[in-house]
Amino acid sequence: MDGMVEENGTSTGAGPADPLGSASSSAPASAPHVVAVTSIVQLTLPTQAPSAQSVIQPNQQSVIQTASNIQSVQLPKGNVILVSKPSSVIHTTQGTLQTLQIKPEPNSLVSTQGQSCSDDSCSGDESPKRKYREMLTRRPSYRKILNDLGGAEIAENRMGSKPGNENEVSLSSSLSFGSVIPAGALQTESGLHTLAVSGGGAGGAIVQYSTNQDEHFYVPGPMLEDQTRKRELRLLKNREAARECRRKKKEYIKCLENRVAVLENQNKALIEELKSLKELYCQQKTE
DNA sequence: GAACGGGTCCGTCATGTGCC
DNA sequence: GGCACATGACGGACCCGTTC
Repeated sequence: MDGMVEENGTSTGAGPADPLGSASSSAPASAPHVVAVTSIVQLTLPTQAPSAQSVIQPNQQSVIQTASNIQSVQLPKGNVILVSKPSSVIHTTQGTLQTLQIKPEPNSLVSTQGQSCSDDSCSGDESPKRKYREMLTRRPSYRKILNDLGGAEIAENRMGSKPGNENEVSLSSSLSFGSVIPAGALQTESGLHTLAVSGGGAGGAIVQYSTNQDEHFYVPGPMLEDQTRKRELRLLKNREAARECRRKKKEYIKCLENRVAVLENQNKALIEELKSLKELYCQQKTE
């Protein structure tokens, strides 16, 4: 944060920005307006647009958390997982047993989360809901706030973190084309079905499966495989982005609440000061 | 104990935003 | 313009307290 932060009392640390753009944060750099007894912050933003948002968080350090506990799980290319039948069990390296259900639906791109919509193709609804959504206005991005917070650090941390915590991969719902599975050994019985693990990118590997002639399993071609892999990767990234976004939002709201408390205190102090000055003035006037 | 409502969390989708 | 990222909206799952 390259803004200048002043405070009478405690230091602010790298406080986030004020989303309300209110009072002290939006004050011009030359406005020496801060006089109070409580923890009041004057923030001078260097070259921000009028709409720039910032949050001041006195008495509290801004915490930037990274997804450091997320571990990348990779399966080497060419691994083969043998499955005897649907609802087989995956025994991961962590020793957790997870149910594997094979959904023999050709061309389906069902995710492991068990959503009813299996593909992007179902996204084209012209429902009132969609119109309603289109009517809604979006609030400004947090991006600028992040920059003030030290977004570069976050970005670096994000780059450093590895996606794909295998414990977060839900294998209990269903597993089909494009599913990302964690590394681990799959215990089999007779091995009627073959699950070929390809790719092995971040977060796991893409599962294909074939079977004997009597079954209806579908072996995707390279294009479909690529599509599903891209989709899984996109979903994985978006999942983590959503998680991070929610965390930031929570912190943001906490900042707002702190800001409200500070401003209320400031208001109270100013009222008291005004009151005493009035009394003093009346006293001198009567003399 | 069942039903219900409210709150929270999570994954996904759609889309805005910024960067190259 | 295309891409990656950020984020609002939505729906589902789960938990918890309350009421009957």
